[in-house]
Amino acid sequence: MNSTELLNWYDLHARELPWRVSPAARVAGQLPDPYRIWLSEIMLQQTTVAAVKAYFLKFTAAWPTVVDLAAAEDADVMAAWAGLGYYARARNLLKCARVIVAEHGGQFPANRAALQNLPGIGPYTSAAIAAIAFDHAETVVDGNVERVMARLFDLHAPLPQAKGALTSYAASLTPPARPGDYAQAVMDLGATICTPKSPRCALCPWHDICAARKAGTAAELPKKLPKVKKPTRFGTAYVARRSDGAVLLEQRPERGLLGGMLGWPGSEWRETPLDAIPPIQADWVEAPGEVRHTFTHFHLRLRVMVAQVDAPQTNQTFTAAENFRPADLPTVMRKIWSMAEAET
DNA sequence: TACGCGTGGCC
DNA sequence: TGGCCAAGCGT
Repeated sequence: MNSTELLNWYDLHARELPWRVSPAARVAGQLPDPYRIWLSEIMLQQTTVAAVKAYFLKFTAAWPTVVDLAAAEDADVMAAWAGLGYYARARNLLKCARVIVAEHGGQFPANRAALQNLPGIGPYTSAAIAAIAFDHAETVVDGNVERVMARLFDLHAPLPQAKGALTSYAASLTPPARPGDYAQAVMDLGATICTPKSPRCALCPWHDICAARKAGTAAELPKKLPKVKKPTRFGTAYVARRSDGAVLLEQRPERGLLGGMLGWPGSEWRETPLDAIPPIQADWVEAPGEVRHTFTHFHLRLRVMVAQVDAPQTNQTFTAAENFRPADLPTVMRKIWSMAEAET
């Protein structure tokens, strides 16, 4: 049984994580709170454990149950998520919590199909919740599992086309006993031993059965299609401040980049710079330097314009100083604020 | 199906 | 500095 070797390794080497029930406690019959597993899995989508930990603790302290979260103000949840990225996750998190309360009596459904109908829960997350929170024998396939399977079976077909084959391999190994621990074990293995670069094969519980290790190809798998080069876009951001500390912020549209988050007014971000139009008339001063930021699919360079605005600006809504926390902004907007602060 | 969607650490 | 990578999902 190949899964047994991995579970034995996991019993000794499982990482302690705020949302995890230890393998010893699980074997004794304890299962984790589905709400905490769901929350952690949403946060962990394309995001490292190191980045998630503090956010997970903040969220569970503020909203200990899904009922609490469902009752939260949208703006409070978006502010708490600020800095973690992929903000559609936060919008879907709230939608999902409210569906759980309105349509499922505040309880997460225990089967994968029902889970996958919920906002923000796709093939990976539905399997992860079913396996980890309910001990269903579902096959969890994330980036770690893809890498481990590609190496275990020495599969050289490139991702993403190879995903189907890798999923079949993973399913063939999923055991009927302790499927939740098994799912977490494969992911822990990928995160700590079977790493993307310099895999530590000597420490691997699957050392003896791994085809890529035998072939000497582990480090070059999985193959991936070459990525397209990121273009650079340019733009201008405006930071207007009143002497009472109020600032001119706006909420971005619900959809698209940084959707639903707070941000500074400014130009669109284009590969060919546009003439920027200030949000209000003022003596704008350009801060020295530029803000640089990289999103998933483009680099961004921003000019930052700063103005002190104390004449009445009747049709603009300023955010009062006591309601303005830079930590509530997405990272690129925090960078703009930092540059504006240094200027004044 | 392919693309849009954040951020921080590492090398 | 810049590319790669991380417990993917929605459209």
